[in-house]
Amino acid sequence: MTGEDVGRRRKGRPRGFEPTAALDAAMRLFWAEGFEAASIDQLSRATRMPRASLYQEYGGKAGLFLASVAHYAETRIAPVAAALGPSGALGNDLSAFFQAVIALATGDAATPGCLISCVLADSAGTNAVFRAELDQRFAALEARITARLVAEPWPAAAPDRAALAAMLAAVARGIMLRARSGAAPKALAPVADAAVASVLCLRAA
Amino acid sequence: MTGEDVGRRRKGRPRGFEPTAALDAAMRLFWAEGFEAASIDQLSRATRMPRASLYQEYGGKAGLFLASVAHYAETRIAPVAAALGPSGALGNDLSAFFQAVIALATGDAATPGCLISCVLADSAGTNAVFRAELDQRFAALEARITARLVAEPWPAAAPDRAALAAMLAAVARGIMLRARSGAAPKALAPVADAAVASVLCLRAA
DNA sequence: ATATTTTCAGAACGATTGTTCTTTAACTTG
DNA sequence: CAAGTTAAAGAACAATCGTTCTGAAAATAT
Repeated sequence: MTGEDVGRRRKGRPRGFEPTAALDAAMRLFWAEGFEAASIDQLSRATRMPRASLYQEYGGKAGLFLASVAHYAETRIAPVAAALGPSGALGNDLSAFFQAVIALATGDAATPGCLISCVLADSAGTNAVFRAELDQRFAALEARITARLVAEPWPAAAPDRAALAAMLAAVARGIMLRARSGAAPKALAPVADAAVASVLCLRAA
Repeated sequence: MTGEDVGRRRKGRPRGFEPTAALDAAMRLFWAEGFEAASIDQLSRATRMPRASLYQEYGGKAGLFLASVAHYAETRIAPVAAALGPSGALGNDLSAFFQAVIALATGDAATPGCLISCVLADSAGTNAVFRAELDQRFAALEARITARLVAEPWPAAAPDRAALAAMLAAVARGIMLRARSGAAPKALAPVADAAVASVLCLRAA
């Protein structure tokens, strides 16, 4: 009942590409170019996957894109969300979170902004599957922020925790968008600081 | 020195399309589909412009897209920015602004979100012209919000006015993105309310 | 060894892409 | 009316799109 003999080699010809590296390369290409602009030819070249294998593994361009988004969420977004803690004071945790957001969105000049907020959002306009995926990814981050906020004491007059979390998520996405336009980390840090300050003000009120 | 005889008919065969209506149709198609996914065929059909006229007037797809973005800024974003006033208390003006943002992003189910934040942002990944356009449009809104904020008294400890404006712009864009994922106006209103409340808290501190 | 299985490399597919060109239609001007 | 001018309609363009298919290559199993 082990399912697969992971240590044992498969029977046929071994694949000439490394699956995780291939997915990361596809992710970066989609991130840079957008879903429509990234062609199968480019993807096949960047991932070093033969086209046949690409269709075998992911069923097509849309499947590879969704897999890239999942890979992005696991390897890029999860660490950012992890910065929320709780591992210290609320202000510190939120600052660390936004710092990670800015680093993600500006870290590589070839991939400015966010794959989800800047690329998936575009294709979500008419594609129902992509729209559902976008909705789920957005909701997941908001839930994570909410979880951090409810671990905190709030005055009775403060806005709903979920609303505050959604606002913070909106700021994070606005920062990602601003990075897509070429904004530097130093220009984005004050935006994050203002958001943190305003939330701390509400908690102290 | 009048430039053009506006009342007088042009010399050759009259155009069979209405330029402003055509631009609005192109804008809506780009808004719904994205830049890459909207084809010249679709655009020509939606605008009722013959392809030859489309190339004559706008030089190509990119030119039509940039013209659509300008038309969008004038007809859709300008009224939203106008809601900022100043025409009343800060909280009222900001609420009116966000209400207009939500209405714009959710008003037509065929065009969820924002042409600039959800569509132009995608193509800005690799196209330098589009990226510069995005940067300029973002900066313009932030300047407009800053202008509203500086007309207000603030405590000395409050964040920089420009930073606050950029944060509010980020929230607005985050709301647009959330609308792209299918969020209803009722789900977005609390996000706006939280942003307004947090800024008012800072001013009262 | 042969058989079997899996992948690779690339040709091939029809469809569609953005763009240009050609011909015809519909006007104003002289 | 004829001449001149502008736009419409759509054919034509090479290029590229996403996808499928074919035959050879490289491994294990018997």
